[in-house]
Amino acid sequence: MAYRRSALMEERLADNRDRILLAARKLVADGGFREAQVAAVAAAAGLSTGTIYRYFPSKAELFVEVLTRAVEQEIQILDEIAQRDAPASERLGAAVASFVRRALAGPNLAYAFIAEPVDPEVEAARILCRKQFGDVFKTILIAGIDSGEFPTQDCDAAAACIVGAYTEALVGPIGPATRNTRDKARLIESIRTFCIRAVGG
Amino acid sequence: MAYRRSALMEERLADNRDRILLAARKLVADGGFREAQVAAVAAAAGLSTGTIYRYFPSKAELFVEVLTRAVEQEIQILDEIAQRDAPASERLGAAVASFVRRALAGPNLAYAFIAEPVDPEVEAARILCRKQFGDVFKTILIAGIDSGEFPTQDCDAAAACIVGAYTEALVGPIGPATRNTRDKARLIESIRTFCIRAVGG
DNA sequence: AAAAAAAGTGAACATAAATTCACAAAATGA
DNA sequence: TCATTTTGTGAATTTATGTTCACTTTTTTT
Repeated sequence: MAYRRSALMEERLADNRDRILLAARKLVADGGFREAQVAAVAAAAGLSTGTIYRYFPSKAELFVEVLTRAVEQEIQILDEIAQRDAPASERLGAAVASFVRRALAGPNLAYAFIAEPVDPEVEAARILCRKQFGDVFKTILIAGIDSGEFPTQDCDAAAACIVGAYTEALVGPIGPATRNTRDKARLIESIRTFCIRAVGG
Repeated sequence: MAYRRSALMEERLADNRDRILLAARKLVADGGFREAQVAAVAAAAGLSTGTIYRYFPSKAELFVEVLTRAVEQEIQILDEIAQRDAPASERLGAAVASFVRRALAGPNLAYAFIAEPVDPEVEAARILCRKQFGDVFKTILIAGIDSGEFPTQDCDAAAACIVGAYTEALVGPIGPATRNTRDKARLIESIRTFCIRAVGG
């Protein structure tokens, strides 16, 4: 008779898969991609290295999924902000501030995912992700130009600039030196102002 | 009697060192750090791999020098622009445009230097370089605020944002798809406008 | 020209990390 | 419980490169 997975088994497998993704994510958040070797992920997930390959065909595919999962979440939040019923400049500022706030909140992987380098497969995925972020801002920009709130401009370039601006401004602060709450708030405000002004809002 | 290098020999050694640096730079420009292995550098320089280690203690140190050399050149150009006798917003725009123009002319090198991943030693050097770029813009910003041309703002954050903005806006265009001259000119203009507006100029 | 020192060589070595695989353990169905 | 299938294991394998070193060639000095 054929082997049939029980519901319980099915669940445990899904659980393992999830644990692997979560462990990988945590490793990246803590030490960047550099320290997230397959063996380390396995150990963190409480599994053996071989087992990882029962769930993912390669390290690259595992990390592509780690990346896209995290970014999906982030994009969802930003999309919600972008669709609010408010002036474009307000939505733009809120979206930027929202991202930056989370990035500054502890050892978030936002930066590692957006800026840290990896092997070509993951790199390709990352470029797509950055584009996704850009698209959120592009949407807001187009709306703002339509409503006359912003001057006409190259929305693709401006969107990329916005993503780059807040990303780079986070590089320093995200590093070793942890800032206090007031400093963080000030930084968020500075970046927000920069981005809104930049598009003529 | 002790061995003394002749002037000719001295020159040849210096020449070799230079050839190694140039070969390494070219390899990075063509295929990124990924394809710039020590053996490849040696071959491109017309030397053996072992010889590389007579001139540089490690691959990392070689590439740190490749990086800093290229950046020094770039910084010099930007510094000259920053010190011109002109309105701050004009200097800011000129500096940004100057960088972007060159990056678009030699795409891969720019990408490799700006965005491509490397080992920690080189990464550390790159972060310092980005800071150097930021400092150029910070200088301009401070001058602009002093003269009342720009509103008061967080110059560190704004400088980082500027560097990030034009960098990110270059990542896409720098990729496989090469743009025509008109597109490039338009992109440069878009980025320039973005950055000037961003600081309230 | 011979001896001594330095520079050049590239195959061999070291290392690190991804991937595989023969086997063990666990789950399923009869 | 036994046979079958799936899942888990981790040591061994593979691969890719940085680095070394015993040896050769070149340069310098006497």
